[in-house]
Amino acid sequence: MTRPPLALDLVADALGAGLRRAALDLGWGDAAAVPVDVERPKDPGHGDYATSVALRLARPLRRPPREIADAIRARVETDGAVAEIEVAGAGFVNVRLRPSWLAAQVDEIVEAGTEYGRSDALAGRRLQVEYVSANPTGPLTIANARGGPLGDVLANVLAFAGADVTREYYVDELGNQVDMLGRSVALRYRELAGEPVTIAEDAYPGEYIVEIARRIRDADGGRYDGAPLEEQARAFTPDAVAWILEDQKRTVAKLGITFDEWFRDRSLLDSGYFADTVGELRGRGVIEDRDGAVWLRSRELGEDIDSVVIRSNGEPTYFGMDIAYHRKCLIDRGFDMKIDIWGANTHGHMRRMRTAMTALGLGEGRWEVVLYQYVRLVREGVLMKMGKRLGQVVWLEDVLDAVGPDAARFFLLQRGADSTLDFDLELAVSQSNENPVYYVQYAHARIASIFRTAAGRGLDAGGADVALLVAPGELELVRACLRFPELVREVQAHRSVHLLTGYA
RNA sequence: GCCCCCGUAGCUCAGUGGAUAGAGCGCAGGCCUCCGGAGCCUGAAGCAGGCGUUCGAGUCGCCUCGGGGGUACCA
Repeated sequence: MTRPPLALDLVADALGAGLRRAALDLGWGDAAAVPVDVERPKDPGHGDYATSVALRLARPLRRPPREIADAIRARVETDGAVAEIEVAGAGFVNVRLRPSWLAAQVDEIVEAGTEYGRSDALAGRRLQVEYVSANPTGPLTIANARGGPLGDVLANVLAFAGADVTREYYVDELGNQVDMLGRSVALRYRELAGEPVTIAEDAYPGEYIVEIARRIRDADGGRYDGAPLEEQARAFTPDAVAWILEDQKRTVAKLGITFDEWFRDRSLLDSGYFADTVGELRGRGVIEDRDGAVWLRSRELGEDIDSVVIRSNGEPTYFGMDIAYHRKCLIDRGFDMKIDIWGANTHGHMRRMRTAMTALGLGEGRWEVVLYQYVRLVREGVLMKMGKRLGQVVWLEDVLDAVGPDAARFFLLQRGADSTLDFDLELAVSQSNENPVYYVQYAHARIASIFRTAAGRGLDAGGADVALLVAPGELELVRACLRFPELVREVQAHRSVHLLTGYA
């Protein structure tokens, strides 16, 4: 299917051609090589699109910007989409689209349907978006929910540009946190046997731990009674992790998210890939053995301190595993690029990872992180402090049951990843104009109603005479539609998925 | 101490170095027997502060102030 070019590109092409002709006629030489960046002026009085290229060229050409702008304007062909060109202000070249061309776009948009905005800009590219990736130590919380819609929608948008996208969840089932999960379950297992236990301060406190312990107990009939805690913990961990993963899968599904791959970090260890990666780093001369541990010589690579890759007890660190995991994705699994959606608390880890990736020659262009700031919950107008330590945990599933997946996704996508997001529970369920979700849903309902009414009168989009669309309001609506593919491109370029909710 | 994010209208937030900084809500005033009054129009109101870079700064750099988060042989 051939897709009609974007208005933005038509304008850029027309202006670029004008610039090249001017450069040729007037002997500007290299000036023709500069890209003509086109933007939508803030003030609609300045036309549909504008370029400031003349202002930029003023210095190298040593001519007044308006003279340059005039020279370009005189050489731009005004046909098709471009109706008129004017030079304004300090030397802006403003472009107005032809109303009849605008009206004709309605046919293109109707023809494209839900494919409108799709492109093949990223065709042939294999991308992985990794998101959520919460530890399998408990159900998902509102805190680790934000990466869900961010990653899922980014994946959607990249796929919309033709990329082959894999949605991935990294399951970190090794290390101290999961060990603690096993011990926490073991303690509850003992408690259910009627043993007097004191729940360790750093144990996981949630009710789900008790439930897991009960299930295990029901299944094994108390076979591990009397065994040492560490043995119980080891025995219970796989079941506990499996139970939690199922819970997490169910919860993300409620959020409308399915992953292509749940990658278990254990596989990196079992296959020897982790050891292989450390060998690779060693071969590149960035590894040092010290105090019985294996270190990445981060300091020589620009960091403040070195970082441990293998602890002195022989176990890999999370950092070390993540290096191996990223190498696995980019070298062995064949992804052209890996995009990680990570929470703000990982920024230290991200820095160390960047150093490690650079050492492996997997830096710029191969790996990228979208770091998102925290989610805070607002309940009855009051900000809640959250944290497992505080015992103030808000489970994502409870929020989803309360507000529904659409509102949850929309709310989590309303802010740029860089901004802290305050999630107002009452607002999300309120049926008022103050609730953006409700407002958008209402607009959708009204539009659907228009189509129902039209159908009732025997009308559909086929055979419409778009030449009748001449009123300013009608053309404004077409312009708003033309904005969509531009927005999609912008989101693809800057990973700024929150712009979509604003547009809606 | 060092590092990261943020500070824009009364509120919640947009704003790829460009022209007179936008949206929604709220507020004030007006309108509306045709698609859902959960509507439409108009209006008041703002870049935390300072110094730089630039033809041009909300945007880039430095400093100050304020808020949030990091800174383990945790993950």
